[in-house]
Amino acid sequence: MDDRLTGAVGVELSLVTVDLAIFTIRNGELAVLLIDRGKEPFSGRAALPGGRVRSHETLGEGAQRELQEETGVDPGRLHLEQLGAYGDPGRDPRGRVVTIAHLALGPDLPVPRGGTDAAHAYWAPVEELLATPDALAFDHGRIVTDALERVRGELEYTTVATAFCPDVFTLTELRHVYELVWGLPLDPSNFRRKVTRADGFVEPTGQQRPQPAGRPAALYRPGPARLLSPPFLRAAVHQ
Amino acid sequence: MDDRLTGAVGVELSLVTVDLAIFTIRNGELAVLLIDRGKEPFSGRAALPGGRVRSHETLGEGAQRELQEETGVDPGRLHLEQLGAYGDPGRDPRGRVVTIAHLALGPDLPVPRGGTDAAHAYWAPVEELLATPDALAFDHGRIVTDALERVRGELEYTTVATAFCPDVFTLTELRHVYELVWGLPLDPSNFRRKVTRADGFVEPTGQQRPQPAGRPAALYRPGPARLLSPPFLRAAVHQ
DNA sequence: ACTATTTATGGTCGACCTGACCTTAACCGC
DNA sequence: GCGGTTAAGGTCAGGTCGACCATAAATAGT
Repeated sequence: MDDRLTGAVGVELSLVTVDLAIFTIRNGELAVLLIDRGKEPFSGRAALPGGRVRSHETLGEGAQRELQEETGVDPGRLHLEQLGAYGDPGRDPRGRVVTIAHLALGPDLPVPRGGTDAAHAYWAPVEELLATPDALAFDHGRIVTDALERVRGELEYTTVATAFCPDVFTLTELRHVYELVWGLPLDPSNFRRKVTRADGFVEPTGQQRPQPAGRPAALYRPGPARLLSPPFLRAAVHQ
Repeated sequence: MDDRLTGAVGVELSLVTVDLAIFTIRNGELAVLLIDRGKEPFSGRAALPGGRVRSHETLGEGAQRELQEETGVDPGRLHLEQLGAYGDPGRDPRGRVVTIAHLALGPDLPVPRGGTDAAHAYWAPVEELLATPDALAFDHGRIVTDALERVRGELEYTTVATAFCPDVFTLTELRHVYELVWGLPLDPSNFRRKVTRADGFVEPTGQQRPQPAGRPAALYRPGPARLLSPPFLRAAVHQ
């Protein structure tokens, strides 16, 4: 960092925004929150929710505010982290706009209310989106791709999978998170063994949940650990 | 992303910079490149090299240009990746400045030449820096901390450790990279077994290097793999 | 030339973890 | 009670890991 700001107004200044890739699991699918843009550029195209960072707030606070505005959900219950900055010169036809993309994970969230500036917000299945990466405005297709790759990796080394689950959950529900995000089946028995062995991943509540059919499942809540030791490796250890 | 840029000039616009945490290994220590600031704010304090992103270049290109300007080294030989955005409102007393921090790794680099705007550039041992986190200007202490944590994690799951080594290197040199970055000793024999087992991590050149004393060491070059499978876990697997 | 020293490289062994698979437990509807 | 269904626990061979020991190949000293 160097150089002085004074006297450079109008030159090499950028609009800084935050964009949100909000993932949840709905109807057995991984879904991301999109809005239909009502203004140019990319009017009518789908895009990630987001907006300007205000002058008094940090980047994380801006992301949290947008998250609240778009989903109406208490941000304290969602996992939110910075994904990275996207600032290619041509990404916005109006001029230099640098966006700080964030990644949010939450349990099956309500259908978003009509937010302040988001005319039509809805959940879109991620799988379809990946097949048509240019369906989104700006470089939001790449942001979604990067966000998904980040989540897939974090499931291996962290305990964020519980962010997709409600307050209490069964180990089968937690396994479904892994299976959906990774897109591959896991052995229920081995999964259970690793989850319960890993220190601080989940804690038993002592309660059970009756099933539509079959033995009732024990309920768990998230444990204090944030890092997973030992990690869950998804595949290809033995090439 | 929404809202229009036009008409908002002067309001909620930010200066966007790139800052670089450039790590190398010198004299058996992990070192980071610092400059002594000659201007306000933080005049006389040490800071990370960096500068404005120009209007025509991407964030990565800006980081690469600054890297070239500060070190004078061919950027193609260095590992460069984005670390994250830092934009707290108070991080720069002149006003809103959002910096996109980047992380660069390289083999024992030359003492930097007197760059364009970097009066005094020098290598500082990271260990001392971590003890005095407020020694650096802006929030650069936190950036260095985050960058080191990123490197420590990446050594587990990627092959970037070879970025600290010259074109050809011995396995002992590669092990020293891990030991220095992680700050703990590794068993030479077990390390060798894991490195040579991991597919595409290193390739033997068939040549040897004489030692000051002892058996000469075989020389290797970086392999094509970027991800490490299976990963190197540094500790605490068995709690 | 021989020996001690130093460093690189390779081997061994028990403990642990993993994946594949099987068995038992607990609930439902009929 | 019986079969169906899902949860939960057990078994076992093979792989991996860390700790440790053994060998190889060079140098320096006597």
